[in-house]
Amino acid sequence: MEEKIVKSVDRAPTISDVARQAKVSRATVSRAFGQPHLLSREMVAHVRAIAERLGYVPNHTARALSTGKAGNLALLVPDITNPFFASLMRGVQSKALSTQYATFLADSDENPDLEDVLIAKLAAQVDGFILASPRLPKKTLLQHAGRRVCVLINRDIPNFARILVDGAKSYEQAVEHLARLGHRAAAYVSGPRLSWSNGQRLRAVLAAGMRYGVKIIQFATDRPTFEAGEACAAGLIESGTTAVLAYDDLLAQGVMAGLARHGLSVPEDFSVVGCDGVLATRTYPPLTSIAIDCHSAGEKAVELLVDVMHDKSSSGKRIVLPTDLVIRATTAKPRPVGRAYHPLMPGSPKQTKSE
Amino acid sequence: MEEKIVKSVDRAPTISDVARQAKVSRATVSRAFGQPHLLSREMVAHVRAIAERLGYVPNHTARALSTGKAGNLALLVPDITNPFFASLMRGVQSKALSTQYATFLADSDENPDLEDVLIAKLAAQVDGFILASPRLPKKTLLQHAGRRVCVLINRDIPNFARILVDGAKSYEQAVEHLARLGHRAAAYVSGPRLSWSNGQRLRAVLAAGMRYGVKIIQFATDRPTFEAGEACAAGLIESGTTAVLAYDDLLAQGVMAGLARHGLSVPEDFSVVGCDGVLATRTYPPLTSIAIDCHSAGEKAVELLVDVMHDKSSSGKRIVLPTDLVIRATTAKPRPVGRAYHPLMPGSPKQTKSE
DNA sequence: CGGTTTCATGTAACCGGTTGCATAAAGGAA
DNA sequence: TTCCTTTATGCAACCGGTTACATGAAACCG
Repeated sequence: MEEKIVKSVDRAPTISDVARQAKVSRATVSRAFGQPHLLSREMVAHVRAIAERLGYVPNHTARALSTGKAGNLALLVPDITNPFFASLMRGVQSKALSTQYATFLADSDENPDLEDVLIAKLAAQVDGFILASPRLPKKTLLQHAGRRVCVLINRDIPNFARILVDGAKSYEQAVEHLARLGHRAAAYVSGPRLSWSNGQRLRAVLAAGMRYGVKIIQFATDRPTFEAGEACAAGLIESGTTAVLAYDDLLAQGVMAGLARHGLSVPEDFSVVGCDGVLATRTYPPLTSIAIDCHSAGEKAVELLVDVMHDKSSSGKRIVLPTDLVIRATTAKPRPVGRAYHPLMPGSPKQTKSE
Repeated sequence: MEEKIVKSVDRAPTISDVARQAKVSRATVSRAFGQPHLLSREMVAHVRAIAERLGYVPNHTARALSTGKAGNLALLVPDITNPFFASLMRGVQSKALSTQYATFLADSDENPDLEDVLIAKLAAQVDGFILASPRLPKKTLLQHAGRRVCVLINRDIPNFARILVDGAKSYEQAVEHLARLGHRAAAYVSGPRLSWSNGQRLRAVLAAGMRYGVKIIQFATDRPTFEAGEACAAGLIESGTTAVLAYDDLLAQGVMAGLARHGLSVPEDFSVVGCDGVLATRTYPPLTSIAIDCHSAGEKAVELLVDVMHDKSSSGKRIVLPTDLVIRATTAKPRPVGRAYHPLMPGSPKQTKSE
């Protein structure tokens, strides 16, 4: 005579539905999921069985409101189409998933204002932010950090929890590597002006150039994209350099294509070094590149974030990840002097070099 | 004598704080933001002024609980490192932002089980899903669709709202293009077995092959990655074909690198056609590819989703997006018969360059 | 001028969970 | 046996909003 499983078809079952069916209070149902140790073994089993039968799943939103914990985190990247950030995202998601967090992803398109808006919009729904290469001024970041826990990736601000990929040594090794091969002048194709990594890498290259007797010429780019790298080619050819160190793989790939378009081949006419390792095996020839374990960087960022949220004391923690110069096929001896092959005459038209 | 702005420093101000300061009810504050037309002009201004002064921002979570609308949507992709999906994500985000939605991103890593788990986890927090190339069986999708609105991208299931990128015509054109150049045998390097697009593209290629007298050989791949494309090279060389149509740009890029590694050049020795257009200008030579407007596909998906959520009647809507064969530099006449250049003897040992 | 609308605002229930406190039952010590 | 813990569960308030309904005042109308 008892009305068995009255599974309403239209509405998702709530904690009250389960409580009613199980003939217990809502609190008990709640505990069966959240604090099972407070209940007897049989009760937990009983409630869970009924819940399962009804297809009950605790309402995330309600729980968030009641506990004040959103159970979400947000990852902000400047450009999701850059494979570096795509890989990072995967690391973040996999760790977030195993830590019971869901992940918002926001792409700021390298735009600080958009970055600001996105953080504000998301703030109410997340317990913390992972800001990858944020372009916002320190002051603004501090404001946001006041409301929500923030972990930075590749931005070094005191008192912030942060993950830094330290490419300095590898860039120095790369310069040394080029010097040993006989290169005497190399170009650094730089990344975003506001990027901390770019500053670090540039400094390392300049210092190493000094030490190993390699003249360094800097090429500025608008954004670290394939196209920007490609656009550098003509200038590189005229620059008198024989090697290129790029801010990242995407730029390096662009540079290679640009050089090819001008009839130069790598590594015979130019040596090229990238960074991230994320495209290195996807070029022909395979790119000598400074490898970064992006996946692990993402995971570490989540770990750090969880850490800080759990125990404020570890905010301010600074985790440095190593990089690794992997020599592949885009670096070699420069052409013997005097036999250089330059399809583009230095000073040829287009370069309004009104001396 | 009145206690002015008592701004508590520790806690974010709530609707009650504003109500107290403004000496009105909480309902009025709520309306001042949600239904201002129900209040007098002055009241709206008054409440908003106080709110602003206090730094009040409506709590997204609370609103979500109370209204039953999460104000979020989720995008599920099988592989965020594939630039096609990265671009799609950007389209989704930009439209979502202008429609007041925040976006969860989840990467299923081509794994149906993970896809299922992710949907379940996110279901409570979103009003709808955009499932890009879902690999889940129809039955499972129907279950999810019963709980949450789902818009599919590149999966054609009746009664689902869906966006389909119809590449069939372009693939046929591509085959015709190759036939006109003189190719008599071409390979189709396929995408994921469970992918709707792959089925569609394969059928189109086969049909066109028949029509234009081009023999089609199919190459299966595990996943549409650069590496998978690269791995096809040896087989392609032995296959007796002179052209390749790939499922997407990533595979095409891999194929090109693989061919290069075997000493063949594109388009002299092999013609290559990709799809998506997302890497086409990033290869050397630039890839002949079937262009898809990924950004707009993402935007359209959000529009459709909002549409369906607003008015169930438009569920079942089927939006087809066109593609466009863009001929660049990887397709050309095949080498005259008899003068074919095959560095790899068919069936020769793997390059054991001993002695 | 009384009655009916219309408009602006307040009251209180509700969304679906969590949790501090109360209570009852069971176990243990004296 | 009695009293004190300990354990298992219920009660009810609370998280921060939204909204159906009630109320009172002003405007309109014949």
